[in-house]
Formats: sequence, structure tokens, C-alpha cells
Amino acid sequence: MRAKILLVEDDASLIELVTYNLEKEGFDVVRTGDGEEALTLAEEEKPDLVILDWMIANLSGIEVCRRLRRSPATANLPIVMLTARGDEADRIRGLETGADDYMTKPFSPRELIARIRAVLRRLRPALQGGQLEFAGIAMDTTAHRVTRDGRTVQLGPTEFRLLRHFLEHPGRVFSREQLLDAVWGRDVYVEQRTVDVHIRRLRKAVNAGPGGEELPDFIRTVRSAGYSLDTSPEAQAA
Amino acid sequence: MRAKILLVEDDASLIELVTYNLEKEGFDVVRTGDGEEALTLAEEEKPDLVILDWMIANLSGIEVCRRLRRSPATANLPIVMLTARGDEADRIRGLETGADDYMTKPFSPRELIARIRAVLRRLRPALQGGQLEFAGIAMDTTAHRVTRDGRTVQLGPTEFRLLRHFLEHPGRVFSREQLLDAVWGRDVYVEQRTVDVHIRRLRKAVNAGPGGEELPDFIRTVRSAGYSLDTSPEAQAA
DNA sequence: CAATAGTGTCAAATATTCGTCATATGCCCC
DNA sequence: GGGGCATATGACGAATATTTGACACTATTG
Repeated sequence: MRAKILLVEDDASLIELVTYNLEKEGFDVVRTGDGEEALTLAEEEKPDLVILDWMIANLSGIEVCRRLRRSPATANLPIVMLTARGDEADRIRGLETGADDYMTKPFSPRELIARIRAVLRRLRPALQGGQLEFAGIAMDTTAHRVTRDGRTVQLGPTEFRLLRHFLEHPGRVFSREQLLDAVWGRDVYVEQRTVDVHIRRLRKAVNAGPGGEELPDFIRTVRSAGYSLDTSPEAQAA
Repeated sequence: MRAKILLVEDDASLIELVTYNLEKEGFDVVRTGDGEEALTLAEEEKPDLVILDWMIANLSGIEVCRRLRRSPATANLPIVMLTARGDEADRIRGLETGADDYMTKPFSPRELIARIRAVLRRLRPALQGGQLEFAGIAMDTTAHRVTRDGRTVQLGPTEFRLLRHFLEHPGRVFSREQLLDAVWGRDVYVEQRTVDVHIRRLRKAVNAGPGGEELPDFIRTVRSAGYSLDTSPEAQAA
């Protein structure tokens, strides 16, 4: 998932510099140089983070920051302030108004990126780790939650571990023995056929559509070898 | 609730300066100048944040940072790096290793405080004496008051801390062991099953409707894993 | 110091999940 | 088309995990 960044800045050369670097790093960038418009865009575009210059048209950066914090829709939006005003008093004021970080011009684009990543690492674990995804099947390992096409899927503990193992190694084929080692543990003794049963339970839970019908299967049975996470032939053909 | 800060620094005058300022601002301060000891203290003292100098004895700050991030017990601990090394490359390396912020000496104590507050505001909202809220359940941490849909809820001390911990980390699943560490304290010995009992008491208190009927549950039981603050599946369907 | 609220433990009652088996179904090759 | 083998499925008792009510004990409060 690409993170979307709202850049609020009115210096054309800075816009270009920052945008270039952000996009190179895989961020989507939305821009404005206007304070009022920044507030609108923050609501409508739902960015993952705002880079906010102090000196912009219509509303000062600090005022934009204050209003973003006050509105419930954006109260949690991470903000990095960016400005030529290097006074200690200004930096402190920016941070106390609710900015998550504060950089003084001139700054290094690479450091800006590093700071943005540090903030996002905190705020959006989803953009970092803990999140696994394959063909519409998403797993949040910290919340222990699995969804298919947005709908929550109910899984038992073993099915959960089984699915996690597949999601961590998409496409790879595992024998029953390998699955028992990886999912059940090296020292437990259970029948190899037990794996089949859990595969079935996993399929049943994840392939159940909203109206009770079947969604395309996502586990490929590899005859005489094992199973793998894979898009079904029909899905591939489509 | 006072926040506890672990200060890892070996310059005596800096220790004094920073400690003085932190304590003036109402933080508890634990100090060491040794990298190995820092790791131990981070586990045992359970600080809310670490200030980490790059140049310290036994282990470099960056290595301490890396190890803190790698250990599950401290992986989420906020870190502010602090150092004389002002190179852009060093700053970036610090941030990419997992530091949440990075300040270069000489620095202003007031700015350090402001940055610490900015990080804590994000990570531990309750330390700011603010308002925590999730799905109609609101907690005023300073007034020690909890409401559900506006009606006051009566909670015992333990249930209060338990709920606060959940509200600080919405959605995340905690094992009984993690909850005991975080809510009871690392050094107390109580049965893991005790957690269940307090979860029940918390549910009972918070899910009680005005007419004595049950409101939708807000704690999800994750079988074989623990509990998490979460909207119930039925509530999500609606 | 008595009254009351809060804690931790236990065990019984429930609820959910697990592993296995028997049987059905499918696939491959002759 | 029919073995011969491999996987899929439904059922079920056993095993695990969680919920709940009770109770003894410890702080806290007035």
C-alpha cells in the first residue's frame, strides 16, 4: 500500500524538490500552496501524512495545524512542519500545537524522508509490518484479524497459523510434513491427514461469500506434493 | 500518571542538564551511561521513552537502538537519539534504525522536552492527561472517569488500568502475560487466569445498559491468543 | 475499628477447536 | 472405463480454552 502525502508549500522550487524525492521513494503526493485548500484536501484526500510549511497563503501553517487537530476527521493525522523559521521558540510552538516533527530549512530531502518514515512507522503499522495480503485476503497479525475483500473471516487458532504461514510464503508448495513442522511444531505428533482437514476448514472459512456462495479458491492442491497459496486457474484465466 | 524516561548518556554535565529539565517538567528519570545496562534497565524499569546518546560505553547508541527494536518487550519503546554527530548520514541512520526522533548537540532542553512530548502524545495518549475514546467508550485519564454513550461507568482501579491499556492500543491483541506485565507490573506474581476474571468484571461494568440489558461487547476474545479492544463482528456488519 | 470495596484463586459450567476415522469423490494412466 | 491411489468431506468424541459464580483475604475509607 502506497502512503499518500499532502504537501502544503508555496515555494515552487521546494515543491519540486520534495515532490521528486517523495515520489522516488514511492509516496503519492498531493499538493497545495494554500492554507484553506489544505484543510479541504486533508479531509477529502485522506492523506496519511501532511507536510506543512509555516509560511503559506491565506492561513499560516500553525493555524492549519491547529485546525487539523481540532477537527475530529483529521485530529490524528500526522503532521511534519517545515519552515525557514529556525527559532527555538517557533519549533517549540510548532511541536506543542500538535506537529509530530519539525524541520528547519534548509533541510536534506533524505532526512525529511527518514523522518516521515519514522512518523509513519509509528502511526501506520499497516504501512509497515504486521500486515499480510494476497489476492484480496488480508491478515493483520497484531490485531489477529483476517478479511477477504473487506469482510471479516472467522478462523480457529490453527487455521490462523496455517494461513499466516501461507501468506508469509506465497506461491510456495509445502508438503504435509513441512506444514506440520511449521504450523503445529516440530515435536508434536499428529497424523499427516490432519493437515487435509485443516486445509478444508481454512478453505471453507475463507472462500465463503457474503450470500453463502463460493468465492474462488486460493489454496492450490498439488497432488502428491502438498498445498500452496495460489490463485486458482479460473481466476488466472479471468 | 507520570511518565518515566530512561536517559542513556555518559556526559556528566549533560546528564545534569537534561535530568533537571525533565524532572522540572514532571518526568521520572532513570539514568545510565552504559549500553549494556541500558538494555537491562529498558526491560526492568519499563520506561515510557528512552533518550539515547550515540556515544556511550560498552555498546554504541545505535546498537542499543537496534537491540531494543529487536526484543519483543521493547520493540515499541519510543526512542529519541541524541548526539554530537550531526552528519546527515548519521541522522538518517539513526532514524532508519528505529529512532522516533533525532536531535543534534548542542540542543535546547526546551526543544528536547517539546519533542519528547510530541512523541509521547502519539504513543501514550494517556500520559498527556487527555481524553481516550473508542466506539462510544470515553475515558478522561486525569479525572479518572469513564463513560459509555455518555453514561458514567463505575470501575475498580485494576479494571480502570486495564481499560486504559486497551484504549491506548486499540485493536491490538494482548496475551494474558502481556497484560499482566503492562497492567499489573512486571514483578508481581499472579495467575494468568486472573486476567480473565478482570476482563469479565470490565465487560460487565462497561456493557451494562441503562435498563440493565447488555450493550454490544467491546472486548474481543481471541482464543489461544488473548484479548483486544475491538468492535464486535455484529457491530461491524451493521 | 467497623464497614465496604476491591483482589486473586478455584472449580464447575460452557464453548470452541482438534484430531481421527470412515466414506465419498476426483485424478491419472493403462 | 476401470483400477489404484490421493484428496475432500462430514461426523464425533476428546481435548483445550474461556466464562462465570463463589469465596476468602486485603486494602481503603470514614
